Order: sequence, then structure tokens, then C-alpha cells
Amino acid sequence: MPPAPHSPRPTDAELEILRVLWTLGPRTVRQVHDELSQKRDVGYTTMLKLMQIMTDKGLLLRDESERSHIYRAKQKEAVTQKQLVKDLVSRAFGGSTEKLVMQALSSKKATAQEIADIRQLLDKMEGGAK
Amino acid sequence: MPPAPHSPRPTDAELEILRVLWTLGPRTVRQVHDELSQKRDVGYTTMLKLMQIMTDKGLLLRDESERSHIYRAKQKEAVTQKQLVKDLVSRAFGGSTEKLVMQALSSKKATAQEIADIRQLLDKMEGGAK
DNA sequence: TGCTTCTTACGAAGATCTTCGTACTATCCT
DNA sequence: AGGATAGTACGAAGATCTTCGTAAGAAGCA
Repeated sequence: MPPAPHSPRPTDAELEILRVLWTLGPRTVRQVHDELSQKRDVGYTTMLKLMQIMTDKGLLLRDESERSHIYRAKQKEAVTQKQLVKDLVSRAFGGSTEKLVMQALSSKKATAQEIADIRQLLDKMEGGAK
Repeated sequence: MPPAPHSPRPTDAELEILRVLWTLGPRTVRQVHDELSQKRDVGYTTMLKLMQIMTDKGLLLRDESERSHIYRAKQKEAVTQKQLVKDLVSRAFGGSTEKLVMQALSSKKATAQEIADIRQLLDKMEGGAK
């Protein structure tokens, strides 16, 4: 089956799997299952089915050269994160990224280091945007 | 029926309705439908059913004193936005709000005014966190 | 070889989301 | 009063998501 033409946002279960693959790198179903079943009670074939579906959808790529297929995320973590943020901005913040940022920052105590990092990013943006 | 005990994140269709109620204030099904059908082709009873379900779930409050019931969002916009951001941070950013903020900022050109606003917020945070 | 284990493939059930048709009731207008 | 209009309630269909059982093939081992 050819992959789906467009890509809707990954579901919760799909995102959970993507995070494992981003963090640990390409993995078999067995390995992903071992990882996730530490956190949550989930069957092996459930994981298999999900990863097969994700491959059909074009979210994952599969290396079938070995008996145990090896899966990896098609998109880099940052790309998917960017899509998810964009999606949330448009659905919940009327398209205003700034509102989301303000909301995110105000609902959390950041460390001095984190604040400094963000400042630095703002500096760079201001410089470049000029 | 009593409202649901906890509140999972609102679905896409639900969030769309919430945004209308936040922006325009309490409204009847008719009014919400008139608003949303400008953007999207959707039936009146679909809207009605959704808003009834949302009331059961505890997302909306309903004033039944008039023939046309008047609905309003139970939670303020900022509260729901905060929950949505928190949810995305935990599902896609490993719990790091800072990563989400950096991702959001770097994927968008902000105006000088917006950057200044964010700086001001950072100032306030630094002051308060001290 | 023959038994056990691991893996993929597949079907289907149950849950939730979105949609709308239909029925019923209240209100309005002539 | 009586037909037209507008509203609510409800059931159910179709889509998607998540789950798992079962079957069948491949690999390992006694």
C-alpha cells in the first residue's frame, strides 16, 4: 500500500512511539515494546500493529532486510514538533505564536539558565529580522 | 446526566466551538452555527449535538431559562490554553516547556513589538523567581 | 527431525468522534 | 385555530483509534 498523501498530526499512541525512536534511534517492535511497556501496560501485537499502520501512513520507515524489521521515524523530531506547535497555535491561539509563547512561559517557573537561553534566541531573531 | 469527573483535552470540533464562545461570549446553538458555517460546511444539528455532549462532559454551561438555550465555556480561555500547552509539552517535548518555547520562537518571525513583550515577561519572571 | 519460540500479518472488537436524519415540542403568524 | 418556523432530544451510521487474538512462517534447539 502506498503511503498516505498528507500527514495529519500523529495520535497519542503514535507520538509515544515516535518519541522512543527519536530518543533511542531505529528500533525493532520488540525493543520499542520493551521500552514502552515499562511505562504502560500494552500488548506486543498492539505495538506491532501501530507501527505497521504508522509505516503505511508514512510516519515511519521500515528496514525489512532482517527478519526483525527495523523501524525509524521518517521525520526528524524538530520537524514534527514544529508541526505540532503550528497546529496548536492555529487551533487554540488564533494563529498567534506569541500568545502561545507567553502562555507557556507564564505558566511555568523557568530557571535563570533557561531564561538566558530564550533571551539569546530573541537577540538573534532581532538581529536577523532587522 | 452528571458531568464527567475529569476532562480530557477538547477535540478539534470542540475547540472550534470553545473559540467562538470565548471570542463572542455566551451564544445559542444557532449563533455558533451561523458563525462556524461561514468557515466550514456543517449541519445545524451537528452543532447542537456537539454542544450537548460538551455540556455533559462539563466543557460548557447551559442556561435553559429561555427557549433557545444559551451556552458558555466553563473554563476561561487562558485556563484551557494552559492545559493544552502543558499537554503538548508532556507528549511531544518530554516535559520541557523551554524546548517548546524555543521551537515556537525559532519557527516564526516575530515583530519587534512581540519580541519586546516576551522580553518584558522574562524580566518579570526573573524578578519574581529571585 | 520435531518442538518451542519469535516474528509478521491480519481481522475484528470496542471506544470515541463527527455527522446527520427524524421525531417531538414550543412559538409565531395569519 | 392551524400551518409554518425554530428549537431540543435522540438514535444511529460511518470514520478513526486502540486494542488484542489467532494464524502462519522462520529460526533455534534438543
